[in-house]
Amino acid sequence: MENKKEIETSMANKTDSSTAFFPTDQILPSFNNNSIFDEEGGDKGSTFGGFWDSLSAQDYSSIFDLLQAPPLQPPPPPQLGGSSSSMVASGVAEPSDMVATPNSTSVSSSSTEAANDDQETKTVEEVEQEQEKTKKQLKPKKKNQKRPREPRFAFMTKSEIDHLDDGYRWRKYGQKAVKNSPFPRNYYRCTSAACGVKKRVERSCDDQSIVVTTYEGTHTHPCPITPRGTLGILQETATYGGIGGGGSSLGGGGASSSFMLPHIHHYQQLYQQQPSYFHNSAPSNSSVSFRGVNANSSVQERHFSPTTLSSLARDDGLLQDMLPSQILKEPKKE
DNA sequence: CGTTTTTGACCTGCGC
DNA sequence: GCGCAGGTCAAAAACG
Repeated sequence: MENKKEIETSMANKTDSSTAFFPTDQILPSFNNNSIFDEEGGDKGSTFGGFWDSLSAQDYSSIFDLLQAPPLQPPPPPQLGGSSSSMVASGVAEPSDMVATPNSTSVSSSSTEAANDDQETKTVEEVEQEQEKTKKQLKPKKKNQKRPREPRFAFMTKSEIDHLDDGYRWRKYGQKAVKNSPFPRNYYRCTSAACGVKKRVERSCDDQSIVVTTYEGTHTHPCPITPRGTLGILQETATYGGIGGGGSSLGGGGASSSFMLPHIHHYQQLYQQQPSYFHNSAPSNSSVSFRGVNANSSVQERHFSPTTLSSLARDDGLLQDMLPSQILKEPKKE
């Protein structure tokens, strides 16, 4: 057991990391057929079997649903700190892409009822509210275990650091050993009183350099902290969240064991506002890609090449915040 | 002293 | 119905 701590400690000292966003859920029906998230085959032995298993239970919608989320209820906005060196996103996480490719980054948006159908959402909410009432009546002490499914958003991060600093303050409330992984799964909850956002962090047993972070729910408050040396990012966050102020100091808490994830909503904004930025050039070495379904159920897939990202960053400046400098300077080849 | 982390126990859902 | 695994709670410890 001490090995884990040793690993984590040693990892915390490393700086090489890349963030991979990947679909926590099966975004497209067609993906069910051959995506890594296909748990229907019963192959629970996959690297993220349990992880995807839990996620696959969600209603699958695309990242674009999250893109349309209200300003004050954005998807969890990961922020890129300083230490990551490479990043690739592949919207549709395929095992080979995510795990085998060192620099793969996948974004996985799994918005659930809340982001899907309004009618269904209402129904579900009503039912769940009643369920909650019932449970409260039956078990006033142990709360409602079966909570309404919150929108989930998962990130695969190739990082040596477990706890990724996304700008929000999290309090760890649990840790569990993962069945098929030597690495435990950590459970975090947003420290904001009225915010019920949760976050799970686990490390891939297949590739211990990959950290899977799953956000559940949406923050109901602006980013409360000022990430270390990331004022610019914070401003972006504030812009997205509809707030203008910075925030109180994060203090040094956790500075040694966390780094900033890239702003996922930067991708979202880019995709929404600057679709032309996204080219279909998807180099094998390092790329960022999204895949999802828009309102018309048409497949949306975009790949980001380092070159594209670099130029984008120069043009827009957004990616400078969320992309590691190394990526912008030179595409990492491995 | 307030906040966060740790950790064992407990609860629930699901598969067999 | 039983057992397993995931998820959460909450008291104690650690930390700043």
